[in-house]
Amino acid sequence: MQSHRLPTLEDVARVAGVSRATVSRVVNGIRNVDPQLHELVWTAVEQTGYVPNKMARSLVTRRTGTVALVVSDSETHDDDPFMSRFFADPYFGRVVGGLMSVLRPASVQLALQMVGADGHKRLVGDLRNGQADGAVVLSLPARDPLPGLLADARIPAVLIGRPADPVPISYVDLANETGAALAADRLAARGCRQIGMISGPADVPASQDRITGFRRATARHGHAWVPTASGNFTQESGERAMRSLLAGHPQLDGVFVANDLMALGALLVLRDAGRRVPEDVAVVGFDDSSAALAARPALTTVRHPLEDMAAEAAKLLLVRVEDPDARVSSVIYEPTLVVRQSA
Amino acid sequence: MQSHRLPTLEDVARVAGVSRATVSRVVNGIRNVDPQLHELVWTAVEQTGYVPNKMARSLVTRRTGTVALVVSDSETHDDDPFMSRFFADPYFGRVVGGLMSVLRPASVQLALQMVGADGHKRLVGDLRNGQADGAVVLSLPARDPLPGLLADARIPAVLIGRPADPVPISYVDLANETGAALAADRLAARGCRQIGMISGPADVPASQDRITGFRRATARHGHAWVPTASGNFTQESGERAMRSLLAGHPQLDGVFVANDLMALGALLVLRDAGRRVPEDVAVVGFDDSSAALAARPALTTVRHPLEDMAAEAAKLLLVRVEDPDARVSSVIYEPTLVVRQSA
DNA sequence: TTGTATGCGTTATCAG
DNA sequence: CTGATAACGCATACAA
Repeated sequence: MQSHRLPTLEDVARVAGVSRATVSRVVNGIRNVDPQLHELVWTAVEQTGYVPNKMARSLVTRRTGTVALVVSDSETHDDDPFMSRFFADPYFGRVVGGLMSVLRPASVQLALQMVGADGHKRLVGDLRNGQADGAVVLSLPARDPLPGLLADARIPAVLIGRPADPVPISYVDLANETGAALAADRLAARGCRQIGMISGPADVPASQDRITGFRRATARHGHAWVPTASGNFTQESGERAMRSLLAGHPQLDGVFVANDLMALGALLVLRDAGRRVPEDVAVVGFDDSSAALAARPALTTVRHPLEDMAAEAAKLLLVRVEDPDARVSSVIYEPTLVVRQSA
Repeated sequence: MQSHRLPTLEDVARVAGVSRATVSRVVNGIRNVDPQLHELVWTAVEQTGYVPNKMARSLVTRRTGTVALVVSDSETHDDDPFMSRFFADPYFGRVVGGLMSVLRPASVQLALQMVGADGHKRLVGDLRNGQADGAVVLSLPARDPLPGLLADARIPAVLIGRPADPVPISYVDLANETGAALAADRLAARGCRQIGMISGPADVPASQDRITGFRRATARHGHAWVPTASGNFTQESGERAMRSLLAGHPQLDGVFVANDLMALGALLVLRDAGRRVPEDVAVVGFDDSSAALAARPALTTVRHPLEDMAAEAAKLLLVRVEDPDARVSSVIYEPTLVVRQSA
C-alpha cells in the first residue's frame, strides 16, 4: 500500500498484466474481451480496490451521470427570505422523493442548484460544459427567463409546472383548472350558496389556472361572482385571507383554498370565528399534502400527484439526455378529489 | 461561432494573444500578472463567453466544490418503502435549507446521495476519488457502519445527529435529554399526575436520549414509572401509540410525544376519545416543526433548531475540507420549550 | 481480440 | 512576470 495515491487504470493494468485499454473495456462492460482476461482484470480490480475516477471519465465522455435540480427564484438572493419557507414546505421534499425514485435506480446523481436572477447566466454556462447532463427546473417566479435560456443553450431540461410563456422545453404539470373545477363541483354538490376562494399569487401560472378553473366551474353552477382573497401559499397568509374573506362576506358557507397549507390557516380562523366545518362552512383544499390529513377536520382536497409528476420529469429528462433531439413532450396529470371531513 | 465546441482556455489565450498559463492565472485571480494583460484577458473571456470546465479543473486540483448530503439507510433499498416517508417529513427540507444557507454563499454545490447498506463501499470509493470534497451524513438507522467507514477512509465528513457508537467524526446534535426534561418539567408544572410517553424507535440514539431524559426528569418529579408506547415518528404510528396508551391508562392526564408528527396523531386520537387538550390531558411534542403550529390545539413543543444545526454542520465540514487534519469537534445545541396551547 | 497513441481542459512546475 | 511543458485519469480511433 503506497501512501496516498489511489489506484488508477494504469495500476490495475500492471497488476493484471494487460494494457490500460483492456482494463477500461472490462470495467465499462464492453463485450469484445477474452473471458480469460476478463476474469483476470476483475480480480486485479478487486485486489487493488480500484474505482473509476468520474472526473477523468467525464472529461472525455462529456457525461457526468448527474442531473441538476435547479430551484429558480427570479429575485436576487440577498438573504434567504424565501428559502426557509420553500424548504419547509412539503412540496420540495415530495419533488425530491419523486425524482430520486427514478434517478437512483438509474444510478444518476442529483445536484441541488439554487439560483436567483443574478445566477442565470452562470448556471447556463456551467450546465453547458458539463456540470450536469441535464436539469429539472423548479421555477418559482412567474415569467422566469431561465427556461428560455436553457432552451436556447440546448441544455436537456424538464420543467415541473407549465412555464408562463411558451418555451420549447418539456414539462410535467397538473391540470390545475380541472382540479379547481373538482373543488367547485364538490362545494356546489354540498349545496353551498355563498362560495368564496382563497387563491395563490396572481402571477404564478398554476395559481392562475386554479383561479380560472374555479371561477369557470362556479359560474356553471350559477355563481356569477366569487369573492376572492389571495395569499402566498403559506399557512399564515391563508389565515389572513380567510379573515378578510369572512369580514367581507359573513354568510360564506363554502370556500376553496388553493393549497393545503393555506387551507390549514383558513381552518384555524374559521374555528376561532365560531364557524363549524363543514356544517357552517365547507372547505376544500388543494395538493393532498400530509397537512391535509393532519388537519382537523381532515381536509377534503384535490390530490396533486407530485411524486409521480417528479418521477415522470426525471424519466423525460433521462430520455432527453440520451437523445438531445428527442421530441419535446409534456405530460399533464389529472387531479382527483379526495373527500374527507372538511367538505 | 463554431458549431459545437465550447471555448477553452486555449481559445481565450489565442484571442488575448497570451499563453494558456496566463489566462489561467487571471481567471483564478492570481496576483502576479501585469494589469495590462489582466484587462486584455478579461475582455477576451467576455468576448468568447469562456467558462471554466470544472471537470478538467477538478481532475488536477482534486477539488470539486461539491459536498454530498448522504442519506444513509442501512437496509437495502429494494423499493422505496422509506423514501416517501422520509422526504415527506419536514425534517429533510429543514436540513437542506440549513445546509444551503451556508453552502450557497460559499459557492459549493450540494449533491444528494441516498445509500443503503449495499452501497456503503461504493459510496466511500466514489467519495475517496473526488466525487465530492466531503459529506454531511444523515444517518437514519441505529448502529450505522457508514460513519466508521468514512472515518477510516479519512473522508471529510460531519454527522447530523450523534452516532450510536463513538466514531472520530465531527457531529452536530441536540441535547435530546435536556429537551425531554423540559417537556417533563412542563407537564409536572401543570400538575399532571398520570404522565405517559410516546417514544420513537428504541434503537435510534436521538430517540433513546429523549426516553432516558424524560424518565429521569419525571422520576425527579416523583413519577417512578412512566407508561410508554413507541412509534416510528410518523403521524399514523403516533395515533396507534396514543390509542394503546389510552387503553392501558385511561386516567392519563399528560403525555410527552417524541416528535411533532406523532403528536399530531396523538391529538387526533385524544379528540376522538373525547379528551380535551390540554384540560383533560396535556400534550407536549418535540421538534417545533411546522406541524406544531398547524396542530389544533397548537402544540407546546421542544424546539429543535434543525436549520441552525445543519448550517453548523456545513460550516464544520467546510473547515474540515480546507484542513483535513482539523480537530474533530462537535457542537451540541440546547433545546428550548415553546409553549403554545396543548400544554 | 488487444495494444498504442492521442486528446479531453486545467493547473502546476520550472525555466526564461 | 510570462511561457512552454508535464501531469491529472480515462476513453477511444487506429493499428496490429
